[in-house]
Amino acid sequence: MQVYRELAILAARPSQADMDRVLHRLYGIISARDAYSVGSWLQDAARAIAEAGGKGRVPILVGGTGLYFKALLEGLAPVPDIPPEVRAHWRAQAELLGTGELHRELVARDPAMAARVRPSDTQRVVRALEVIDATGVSLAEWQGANAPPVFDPDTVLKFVIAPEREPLYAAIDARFDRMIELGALEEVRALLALGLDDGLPAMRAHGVRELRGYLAGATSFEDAVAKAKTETRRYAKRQMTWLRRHMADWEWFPDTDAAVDATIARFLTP
RNA sequence: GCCCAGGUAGCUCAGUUGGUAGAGCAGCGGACUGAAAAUCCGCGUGUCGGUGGUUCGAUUCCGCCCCUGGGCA
Repeated sequence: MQVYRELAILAARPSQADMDRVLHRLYGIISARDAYSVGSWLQDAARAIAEAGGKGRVPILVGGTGLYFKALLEGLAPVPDIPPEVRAHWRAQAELLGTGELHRELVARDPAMAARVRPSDTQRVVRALEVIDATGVSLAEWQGANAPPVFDPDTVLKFVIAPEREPLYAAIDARFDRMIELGALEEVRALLALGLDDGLPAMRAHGVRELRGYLAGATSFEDAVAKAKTETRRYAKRQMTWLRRHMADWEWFPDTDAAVDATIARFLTP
């Protein structure tokens, strides 16, 4: 979400002051009109990492999206870009047919993927369909032949920052209040003025839908804020599930300060 | 002070003609390979306000007390 230009506040991008002090890359580089993806990010990140290395800099990758780190460290299936028409077609079919019918379509075209994707998981059913449709090869097969990671995973320090649940939720609530103070409502107004499709990723950033409801007079301000905070907490909970499963062997810290201290210590130690 | 209504899960409530209770939301656990701040799967977590009584058995019936809201004074 932090790549979308229009989402500075709601995506909690680094402040201008921070960006002035330290070189930041890939923040706010994409229009909310566009749909970014892990694949796009992997390319952009690989380039930024290579450039940093070329200048003798140490790149620090920060974020909360487990899948992106997984792609970076384990590689991604080399699926070619799917033509926009094909993607649009299957998304429209999903709306038209409903989840059950769409999955039956997948059973017919790609039984291997149909077997490992739940009929109710529309997003994955659509992805499987667009891949088999555009490439003629099952996504299962593509995923069996991962491209190598961008760099050797053993050369990086991997830190997880995972606060206790209670302070984490308190911080999330406080963070959203701060976003409001910074002008989140104006940001949503400006985003809505673009008249974008509701399905676009930027339109799904936490807080957008809720504040939009308030601006439209559908809910009270208090309800909108409470709902936005709840959505963010639920996301954090999902992140924790991912971290426990996929980043169990990383170094875990209860807060940012501890992680920063460890990072500094590591670079000062010969 | 009196009258009425109500105290059941974290919240809003349903329910039990007496056999220790269930919905929504919240919450918790899990899955995850190209829109991942997405998408999907699973799980009631409880001194039924307190205390006596009646009863084989009380959250349910009765008494008293406490609390909340409304009304009358």
